[in-house]
Amino acid sequence: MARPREFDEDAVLDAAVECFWKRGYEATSVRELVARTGITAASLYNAFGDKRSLYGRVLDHYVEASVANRIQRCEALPPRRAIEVFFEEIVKRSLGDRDRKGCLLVNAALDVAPHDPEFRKVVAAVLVQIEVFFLACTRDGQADGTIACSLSAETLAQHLLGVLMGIRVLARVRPERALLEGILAPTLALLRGAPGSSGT
Amino acid sequence: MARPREFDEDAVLDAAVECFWKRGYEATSVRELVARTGITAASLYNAFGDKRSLYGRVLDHYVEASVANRIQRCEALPPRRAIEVFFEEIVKRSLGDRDRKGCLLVNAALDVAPHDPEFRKVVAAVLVQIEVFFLACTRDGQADGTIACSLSAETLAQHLLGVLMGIRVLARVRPERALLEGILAPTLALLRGAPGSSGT
DNA sequence: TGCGTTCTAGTATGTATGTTCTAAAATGCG
DNA sequence: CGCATTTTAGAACATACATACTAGAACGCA
Repeated sequence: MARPREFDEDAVLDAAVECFWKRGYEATSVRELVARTGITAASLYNAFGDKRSLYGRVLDHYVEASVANRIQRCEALPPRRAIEVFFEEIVKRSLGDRDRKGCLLVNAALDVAPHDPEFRKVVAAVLVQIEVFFLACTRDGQADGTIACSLSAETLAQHLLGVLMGIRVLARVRPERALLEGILAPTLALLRGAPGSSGT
Repeated sequence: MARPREFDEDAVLDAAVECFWKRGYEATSVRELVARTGITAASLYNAFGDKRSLYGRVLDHYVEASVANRIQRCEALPPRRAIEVFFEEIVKRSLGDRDRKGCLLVNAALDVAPHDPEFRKVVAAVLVQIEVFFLACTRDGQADGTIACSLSAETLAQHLLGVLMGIRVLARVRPERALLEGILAPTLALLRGAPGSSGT
């Protein structure tokens, strides 16, 4: 019973993701968002509220499209393979990232999470979600013998989360294959289990 | 032969470090810098140039006071102990970081390095410096038998750098002791060497 | 066909931004 | 004691910012 939207909400969010992803929250202006999304400021404010709440929508949109998606795809694999494929994708994506945007979630962790309790909760929850995914992998892997039992599944999952963050940060400054794979190698070796070390 | 400065350059830099450290580059305004440093805008521009070049000085100042300092202190220790103490300090500092500022260098890696080639070089160089410190530790540790030889000293050093980044990022969103120590535990176990795994 | 509603377009609004200017104050050297 | 030089103080600058407003256009339903 009213005039219909002339824009596709998802397409606008995609464009907004691109802006915030590339520049970060503060450095992205509403004018740039308007230019990049192709809709007017009025439409943008009408549909998404102010800049901050648009960023919230953008973050959700990104997480759904990138993080949740990857987890879902990896969950289908056998546990240790899931972890390996997960990190292979991360390394590949990081090395192919010509404009060094990194991961919007990791960027948000330093950009917006420390100053904004609401966003901090969102980011923390997604990080927990990733940790839980890793935990499922390490637990299942230890159960079926493909992952070493020398450390608890919980500890391994936390370690994997930390290494993931490390790779994504370093890749934005030193996107060198040798470095990223070097970070990862000891972790993978540890999962595999050192020969003859079935824990005390 | 001219009017002397009324401010202490180092004190001003300390105050400026605090500003950029807390808010990041874009979110820190020159007015805030003026307020926090106590000198006028004219003095600030006269002494340090524009905002960007002040940030450069701030970064150097921080690196010298924090990073280089810590490396120097740890270099005096036996190699494996040096790594342990290094990370103990990082974890302790991260957990005591009430306003979640994290590490200015790591912040700069995501905040400023991806968009500014000059700053990228600076940040990358410091990261290399840290990696070199780790490398010296792993090499010496492998030589004196306190660090496992199942992986190369180079790979271990890269891994340590990655884990360091991971801890500093996660601490800003989830500053939980269990998490940070969980990230670290597998790495330390790996250095120590699994019992009976002296490589193939 | 007209009414109510929600959209778009573009401009206006006030504030905050980074930076520079004007003028006065403070030193060392002649 | 001035002259040259540099620092200060604070207002002034233009621009960029996030956001709100004013019109009018496009639809569904009566």
